[in-house]
Amino acid sequence: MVAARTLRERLRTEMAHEIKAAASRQLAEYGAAALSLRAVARELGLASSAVYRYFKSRDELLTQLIIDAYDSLGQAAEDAEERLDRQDLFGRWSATCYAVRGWALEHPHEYALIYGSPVPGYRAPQATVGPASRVTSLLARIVQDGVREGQLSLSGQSPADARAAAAVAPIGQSVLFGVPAPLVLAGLIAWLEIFGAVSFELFGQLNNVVSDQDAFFEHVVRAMAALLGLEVPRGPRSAGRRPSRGGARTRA
Amino acid sequence: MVAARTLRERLRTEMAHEIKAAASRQLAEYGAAALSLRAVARELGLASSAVYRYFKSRDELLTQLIIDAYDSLGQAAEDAEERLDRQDLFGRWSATCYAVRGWALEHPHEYALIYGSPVPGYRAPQATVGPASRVTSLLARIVQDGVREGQLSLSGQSPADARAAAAVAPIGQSVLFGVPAPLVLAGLIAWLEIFGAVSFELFGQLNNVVSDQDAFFEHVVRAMAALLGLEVPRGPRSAGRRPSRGGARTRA
DNA sequence: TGTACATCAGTGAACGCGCGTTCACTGATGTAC
DNA sequence: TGTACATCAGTGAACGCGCGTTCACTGATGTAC
Repeated sequence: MVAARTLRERLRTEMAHEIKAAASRQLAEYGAAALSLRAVARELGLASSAVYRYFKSRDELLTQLIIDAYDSLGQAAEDAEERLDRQDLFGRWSATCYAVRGWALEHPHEYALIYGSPVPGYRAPQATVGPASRVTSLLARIVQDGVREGQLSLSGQSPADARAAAAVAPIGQSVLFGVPAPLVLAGLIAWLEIFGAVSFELFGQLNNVVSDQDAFFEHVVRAMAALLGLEVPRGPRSAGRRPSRGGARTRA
Repeated sequence: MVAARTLRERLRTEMAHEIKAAASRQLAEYGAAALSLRAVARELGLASSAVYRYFKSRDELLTQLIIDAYDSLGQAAEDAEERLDRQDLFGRWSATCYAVRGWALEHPHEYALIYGSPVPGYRAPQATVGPASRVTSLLARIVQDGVREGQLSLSGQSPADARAAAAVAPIGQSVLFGVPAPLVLAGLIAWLEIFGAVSFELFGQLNNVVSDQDAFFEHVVRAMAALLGLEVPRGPRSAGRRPSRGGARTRA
């Protein structure tokens, strides 16, 4: 009877997954604002009302998709970062950045869902904040490790003035705890830069500006690593690049 | 008869303006995806069909709003930048950045319309590219002026490797013509950083991260000015700050 | 193992809604003589 | 200045559409004895 009960429950879980998968496909094709319960049901050959057995409302489905997107991105970044030697801070930093961009290029609408303009009429519930911070935490840990092991040189960085240091206290006291204020500020700047670069590339703002997005992004990653005080290797390629399936190939 | 004809035409122009104004108000309240011709007509006490005397379709109205938004932002930035001494590159840079952020905070949905995730199902026509480049051109001119007058010091910047330099050729050969490659790259990084910071602030990504957005943004502006090689004044305040109506007041 | 009952996934019709767009019309404004 | 005609802004009804959500229902799956 345990097995029997699990059968029904397993079917239920599977169906919920299929609904989310179909919704995700719709998201990829038409964007978040156009996500429709009826269209999802149609794609699965269900009555539109059937979806309500699994999700209380369209908003709840959206919330699930947002959580899944954060988790998918977080997982991709963690997988890429994990493979590198803990001592190789530059490699870890680069791998994470490339993983973020790679994931974003593969899942543009999901990226837009979580890092683009907010979906009108939708308010993200508390449940999204955990998954939302996975990438941020990952990047933060690299900086923390660098500080703890004395690898991060702050030379050349002026001490932050008091106002700026105070302004970033929330993050400085959570995931960047123990990191000196100037480095917290540098970390934030680097973080904004990476996501700014990915967003602008994805949203088309770099058309007619940058012709080789791969090369430009690599430059940005290296420049930000330098800004953080990481030791940046000379050569154009390094361990940790091209984490998984990549976009355009670059010359050997 | 010229006067008479102009009367009808003047009314027509006025009405078109009123429609755009109403649409803009809707945009500000509900976002671009929810913009509805019928709602606009309703607000003006018109039959929904009347709007078609002025705009061929919803998309055409959207296009106009996008152009207007770019122009409004461009105008705000130009007005702020214009007031400063041509020699004061840091002041001009800062004023432009603050103007962008100030405008974005005042017009969040219009900012999202032009710098957020693309509106699903809408393709921006050619007519938008001119207005779209006003701010970019403004920032580019500051860099060009700095180069021409020898004010921009590149000291401490490593020469860009060839791939990265080639990657940014499109912008390097247009609005940044005559600027050395390393500075072109630095300019792009600074540009991405500023818009990344504004976007993340607006889209709520800095909640629980930064507590004093004004102070943090000021830091970002100064850091990017330094990255560009601009001479950054010591004091926390400087000419060119708080260009017009600002957000939160800061301590005197 | 067999029967009686409870659970619950999925149905299909219906609700009320707002949307973009078209079209034949009316009446006021503008033009030509 | 006055009349006959042309232009065109705005009307209101209608088109066909898709949406989110509710509800009473059916039948298959699971449970207890």
